[in-house]
Amino acid sequence: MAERGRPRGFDRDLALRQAMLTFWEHGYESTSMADLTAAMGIASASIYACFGSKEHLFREAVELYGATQGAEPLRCLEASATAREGIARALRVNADRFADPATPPGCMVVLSALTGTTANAGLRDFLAERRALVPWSFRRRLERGIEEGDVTPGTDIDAVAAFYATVLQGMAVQSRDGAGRTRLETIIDCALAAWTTLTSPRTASSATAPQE
Amino acid sequence: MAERGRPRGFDRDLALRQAMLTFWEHGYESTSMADLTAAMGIASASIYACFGSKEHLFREAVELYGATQGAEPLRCLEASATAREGIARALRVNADRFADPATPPGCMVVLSALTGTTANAGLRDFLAERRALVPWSFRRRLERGIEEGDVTPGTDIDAVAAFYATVLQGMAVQSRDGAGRTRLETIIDCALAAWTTLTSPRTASSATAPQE
DNA sequence: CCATTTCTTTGTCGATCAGCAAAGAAATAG
DNA sequence: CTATTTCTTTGCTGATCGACAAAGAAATGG
Repeated sequence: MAERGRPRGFDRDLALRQAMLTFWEHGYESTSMADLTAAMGIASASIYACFGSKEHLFREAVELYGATQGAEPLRCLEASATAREGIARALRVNADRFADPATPPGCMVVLSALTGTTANAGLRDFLAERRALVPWSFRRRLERGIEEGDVTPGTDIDAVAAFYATVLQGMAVQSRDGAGRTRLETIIDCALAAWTTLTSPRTASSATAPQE
Repeated sequence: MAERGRPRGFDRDLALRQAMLTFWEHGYESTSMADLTAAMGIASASIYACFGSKEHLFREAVELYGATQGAEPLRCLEASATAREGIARALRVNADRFADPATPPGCMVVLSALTGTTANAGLRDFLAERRALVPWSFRRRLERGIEEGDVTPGTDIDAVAAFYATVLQGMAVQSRDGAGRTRLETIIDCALAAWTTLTSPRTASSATAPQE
């Protein structure tokens, strides 16, 4: 059996990983085909033959990012005994990844296409959908926490999920601005300081809004 | 006296404002000179004669953004009676601006150049410095709060300032993902729910870290 | 061996990029 | 009026953009 024709002269997975790192570092639109050929070590024609287009390559790179960087935080979220510990661990694992000197700082899904030309609006929507998975998974974990008794019923879980997702996105920006692991950990500690209040019977808005 | 030579045929302030809106919407690198000539209503040669270069124009646009969008939050921060109210109001005013349908969503300083080519690293540093002013002003307000007695002495004001700045940056991303004013308000409420704990005698890290 | 298939190399495509030179237009100074 | 100054319009520059066509190279099938 085997493969017909001339075999591929490069490692597809490795080349994709190099492309991911380049997109992660410079963003989608600011990464040129010349950048990619240099990073991947192959000619542009090989990229088109193997990945279809720059946009196709980017989408595959995002999926690789999700599979490699996103899996562990999600696992922690689900495996932890309580919703609080799950979200806390997910944030801390992400902090480790964001500040890992072996990879570009921050989160690729957050940083690589927040702005751009109207021609690439579809790509930005694609990334926005990926970003929406975070508060969605947080929310689901909180629901489970209510069922299992570690989260107070009546908690505004939509608000809590959106809040911690927002902190995570802010951490991605902080990483780009030079924040290291310990700095991000401190920020997470601050965010977790809200937990008890947020999961008390009264909702977050009714508890704080009247004061100002 | 008056001016010598042919007078300028366009309103410089208005043209700059149009440029600001375009950069704000699409980011620095993704805004082409063609986009700018269309938005500003003048030819590229006029832009170069009046603003020097695309980068110069962008820097001026950022300063206009700071003067128009950044002044009010800063004023609220300083004018409020307590540090808590000051930071809360600064966040809420920013939420209003981020979600204002009359301007692009989110914060120009956060969104317009988080990634890019190595050639524009200087511009990104410029924006990073502007971003650093936010936690810096929060920190100064917290210091004043300690002096005036509305913030508990011993509070880790660096951590608290970094935390609320991070939430603000996350809100900028949330705006891009479609979050409206009320959604942002809810997130602010959640962030403020941490205040009492964060300004209690024990530091944030010592209060929460041992639990996980 | 030869035919077929698949990948790589080389070269190049038209479009667009930021930027500017030169000429024309509109004001003031004398 | 003419001379000078300044801005606008027009048209262009070399570089770079993403993308691909054509030819050469390396494998399998028969």
